[in-house]
Amino acid sequence: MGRWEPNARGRLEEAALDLYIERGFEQTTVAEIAKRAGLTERTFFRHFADKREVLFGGSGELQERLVDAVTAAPGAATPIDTITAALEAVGTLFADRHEKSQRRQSVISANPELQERELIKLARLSRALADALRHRGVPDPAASLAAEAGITVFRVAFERWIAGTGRPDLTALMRESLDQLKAVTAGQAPSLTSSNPLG
Amino acid sequence: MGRWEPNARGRLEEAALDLYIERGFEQTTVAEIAKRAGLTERTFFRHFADKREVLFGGSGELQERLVDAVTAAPGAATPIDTITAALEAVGTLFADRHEKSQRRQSVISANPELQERELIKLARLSRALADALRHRGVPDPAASLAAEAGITVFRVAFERWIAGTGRPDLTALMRESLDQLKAVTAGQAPSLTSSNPLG
DNA sequence: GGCACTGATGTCAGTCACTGTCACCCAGTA
DNA sequence: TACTGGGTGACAGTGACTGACATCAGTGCC
Repeated sequence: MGRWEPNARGRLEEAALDLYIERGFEQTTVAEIAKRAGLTERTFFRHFADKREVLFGGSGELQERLVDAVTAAPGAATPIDTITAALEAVGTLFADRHEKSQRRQSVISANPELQERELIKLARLSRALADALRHRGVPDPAASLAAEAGITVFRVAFERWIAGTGRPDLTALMRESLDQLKAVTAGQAPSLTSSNPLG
Repeated sequence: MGRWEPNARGRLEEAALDLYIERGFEQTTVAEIAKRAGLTERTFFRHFADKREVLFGGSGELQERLVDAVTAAPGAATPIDTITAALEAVGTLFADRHEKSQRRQSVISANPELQERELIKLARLSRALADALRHRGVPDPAASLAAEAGITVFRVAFERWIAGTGRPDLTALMRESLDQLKAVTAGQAPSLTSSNPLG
């Protein structure tokens, strides 16, 4: 046994999410989070750069998986095929976290400050993807645009996955969104033929 | 004549940009900005919601122009054509502000907090564009994806416009980026045939 | 066993972004 | 003249975040 209770970081993450849901993000102080986790405010800031970051600890893993998949794609694959492979690779990452993702997203949706943090995380994902594509020899601006397209598809599909009940299939939603994006940029008039929960 | 020097808001914007460039964003206090503008800290926060917002006063005008252009597009235009028309409509908005845009962007590029704010402004632009498309009868997710595509094109082109010297043509850069995005999503292998300042 | 050394945590004082409240003063208007 | 409204100043907070130093169990080394 260590000198302190183990997993201080995890306890802080859990306490923060619970309190953000109970009272709202702005109405929760860092001192309260630390107290619920059995720690001090100072220790919170040793584990997380700021009050928002405690909700975004998982973004590193997502980025790693995406970049690895881009690197592992066949050399002959086009940029959009490479991005597609990367999306497939992370489709299962959230499979058993649907409820927690919904809780977390409900907090983010209620707070512009948290949305800002989420957006910059996605932007960093996009940059990492673009870097990986450039490393494969894809020139700019094709690399940036393909990466942006991939993140857009991920985000649109993720929103629909969160909005769904039961256990929706994130991978299938990403495939649908990608097809829709291809259709839109090809200049097609929009259709309602694909499944669309909002009608 | 009024009771005070006129244009308090504009003086605060100018003082803030100057100080952010001179000392950096984090090293500048709101009290310093207010003092340089001949006002008090409290008055700064009556004009701007926070220390970052003072750099983003112009985003409202941009959004208005984009949405108006979408609304004014011919009824038969496809979503991507509508977005193209909107981008054309704002191409001239920055024509005579190249140097100031560069100064402002240099500050934003140096500060993640400011990048967060910029990203959420762009996200709001995207949402407004999507709303305008839906108002024209474009269903989801085509409306969201077309709007995202448009904002991506704007951002990529704007970055290149900022990086350029002399008086680069923002409209031309947007046309190029749009063509590249179409090519990428159509699955084409990337080419180097279009002008590309980064080689 | 003793001892230095490490690393996660606690304690405390401090800065600064941001807010609520009230007073002030000039403008327009009846 | 009286009255009202809006932009401002003054001032006292709250809370996020930081720097510096103390504490003390574990670890390895003699």
